[in-house]
Amino acid sequence: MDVRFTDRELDIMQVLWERGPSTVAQVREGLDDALAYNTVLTMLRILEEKGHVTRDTEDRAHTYAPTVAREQAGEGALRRVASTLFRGSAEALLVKLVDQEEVGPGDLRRMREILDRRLEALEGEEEDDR
Amino acid sequence: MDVRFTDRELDIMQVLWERGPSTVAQVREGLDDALAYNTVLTMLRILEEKGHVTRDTEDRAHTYAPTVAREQAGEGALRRVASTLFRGSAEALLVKLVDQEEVGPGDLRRMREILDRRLEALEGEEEDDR
DNA sequence: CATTCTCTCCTAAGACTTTAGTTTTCATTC
DNA sequence: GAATGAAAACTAAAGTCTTAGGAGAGAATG
Repeated sequence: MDVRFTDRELDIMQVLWERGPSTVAQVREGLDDALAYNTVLTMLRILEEKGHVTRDTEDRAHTYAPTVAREQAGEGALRRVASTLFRGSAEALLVKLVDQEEVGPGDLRRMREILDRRLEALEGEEEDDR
Repeated sequence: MDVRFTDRELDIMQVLWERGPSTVAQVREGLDDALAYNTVLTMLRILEEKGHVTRDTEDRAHTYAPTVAREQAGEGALRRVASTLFRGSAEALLVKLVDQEEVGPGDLRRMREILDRRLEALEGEEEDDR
């Protein structure tokens, strides 16, 4: 259930998530690192073996597509990081998150909205319980 | 600069972060998995080699202590997850974070406070720039 | 028919993890 | 002080996973 990728696998998945179903050559183009055709092929074969991509053998150049959405992968990774490195504390994690340079005032305001909406949703649930 | 641990290394570091400087036997006790004494020893040696722990050889049973704070490790891991699985979007990450079961209303309110404080701090900076 | 592209099969180096076997260290007992 | 035994440390190796890519077969194209 808990999906997990190695570094290189993630590079490959990244391309598939961005570009959608692709052939080996297309994935290869989309990669930042210049890997041999065979290397990309091998990685895709492994990913297929693990069930993280499917292969369409219809055309001569087979087409690979992700079976896992980026969201699911992100969820798993986030959960792992949260529990192992932040003692399960969402707050501690948030502190680090907003510490990052790249997060500006606009981001923070949007994030606050997310929290507000989530709070409303939760309070709604509480009502239902009564 | 960017600290990174393997799964097992993380297990070991976890114990050191929780309990502080420890001997091999103490680390072993603190682990969830029952590993051989030698296994723990080897892992600690590797961690020392990589510079993630130091060793005090004063006493007969050497004492190992982390050189990296959990915070630093968390920072690196979070940055990696954010950039690879959330396209660098702190908001997208936050959405997943608050989706987790474990995050309740109290957590959300505290998180909102964190954002508010951070926003104030940033606005202060902007004033300074003028 | 030679070239090119793709696939399947195979090898291999390096990292990670685990443990068995051996040596060292030190406190205790004779 | 020598012998004993327990605990700790070191060495060496085996098994697995990750990553990279070569060799060769078969189809498509000029």
